[in-house]
Amino acid sequence: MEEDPPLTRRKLQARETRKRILESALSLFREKGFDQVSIDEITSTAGVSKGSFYTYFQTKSDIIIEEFRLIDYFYEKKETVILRNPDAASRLLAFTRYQLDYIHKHMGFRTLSILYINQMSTFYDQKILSNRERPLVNIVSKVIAEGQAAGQIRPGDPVELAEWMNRCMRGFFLDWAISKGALDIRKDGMRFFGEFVLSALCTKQPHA
Amino acid sequence: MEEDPPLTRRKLQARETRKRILESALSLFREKGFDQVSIDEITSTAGVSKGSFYTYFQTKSDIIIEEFRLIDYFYEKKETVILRNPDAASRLLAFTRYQLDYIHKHMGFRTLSILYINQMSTFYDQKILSNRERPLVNIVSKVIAEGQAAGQIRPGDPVELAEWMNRCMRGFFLDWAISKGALDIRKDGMRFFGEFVLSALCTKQPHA
DNA sequence: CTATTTCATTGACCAAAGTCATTGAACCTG
DNA sequence: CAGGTTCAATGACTTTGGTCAATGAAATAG
Repeated sequence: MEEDPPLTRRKLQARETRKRILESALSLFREKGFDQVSIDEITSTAGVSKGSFYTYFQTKSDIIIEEFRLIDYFYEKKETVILRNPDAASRLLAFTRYQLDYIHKHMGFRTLSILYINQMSTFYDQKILSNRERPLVNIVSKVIAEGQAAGQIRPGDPVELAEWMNRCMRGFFLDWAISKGALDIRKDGMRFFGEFVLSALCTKQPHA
Repeated sequence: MEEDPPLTRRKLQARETRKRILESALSLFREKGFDQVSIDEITSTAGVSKGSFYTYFQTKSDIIIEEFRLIDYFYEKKETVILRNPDAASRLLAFTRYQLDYIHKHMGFRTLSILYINQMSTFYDQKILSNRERPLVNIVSKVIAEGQAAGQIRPGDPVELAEWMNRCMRGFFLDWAISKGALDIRKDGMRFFGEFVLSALCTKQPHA
């Protein structure tokens, strides 16, 4: 996975510079909010020039992307707990609850907005969302595949079904971001998933 | 609906100014693309000052919002054709096909991106999307309600179900925007809707 | 050890979004 | 119609994101 790094003094210095920019930025964002922090402020706090910022990041919101990647570790960590549930439906419900809790606790709608805006604007993709390699897709498609074997989930390519499910949730997150957090991410999110999305996946309707 | 307008000469002049800005902007966007047009260019083409732009619009993308509203007329116009279909499922499929065709033909993913970005950024809402008064919701919830009466659609508040359905499609549009149009909006969109979203609405599973 | 190349770093510079005090014509009021 | 008020319109100004030619220390070659 990791390339062997010929760590010259220069490379070490570069890594350090990048780290200082990242940490100054995150600290300032937490303190004053994304929009209230300019790139000049970030770089002067970090003690580097403005040009250096652009050596390591394409744009201010790339910093947010960096943070966002952490959610994937969280998913991986939760996999075993999720699999402790007896059937596919309750596993997917558990997965979604963890997801909503994490986003509620560690991100907020403003961060999510920045993420989506970044992904729609940037052309040098960084395909963060909708990347089939993510745990988000792996875990869900695994649960779906097992559920199909047990006759609990409708037939179809598990990876495609996982993407469709996640896509629906992205629709919810988008609505949440547009509503400026007026939706209750956990309550409304669980209701949308449990009452609606899940029934597109299960062979037996919970309703009816 | 309409307030009686005391059309003084001043108001007429103001309306004219606004219209000139709008038309210059749209014409320039079509010619060169949204990102390639500056506000200075818009106002100098319109023959007004920069300050005037901000009298009538909050930001450049507000112009796009203005255009976007037209889709609601389109929906209204298509209502009767949609209702000619025999059952709820085929009505919703027809609705979605019209929607995808319209967006394919008249908008494109770049415009949609601008719309979503605008809606996530602006705070003086303009709740364009997820507004329960839109034909988008009216037509769909009407079809759903009738479908429920005929036993074709699962029980539940028709307006809520309509919002959930539209939310899923917004998830698709978001994915489409993020993929920079790599998804085939009509083929992939119909497949996602017909194979997945619709089965969350129907009492009888098309699959299984 | 010297010459040459690489590349992280710099900050002046540019472009464009967005602000706001000022202006004066149009509007109201008595 | 005179005096006062409103408000559309202005454009100079500020802010900020983003660029890029120049620099020089570190790496490498000879």
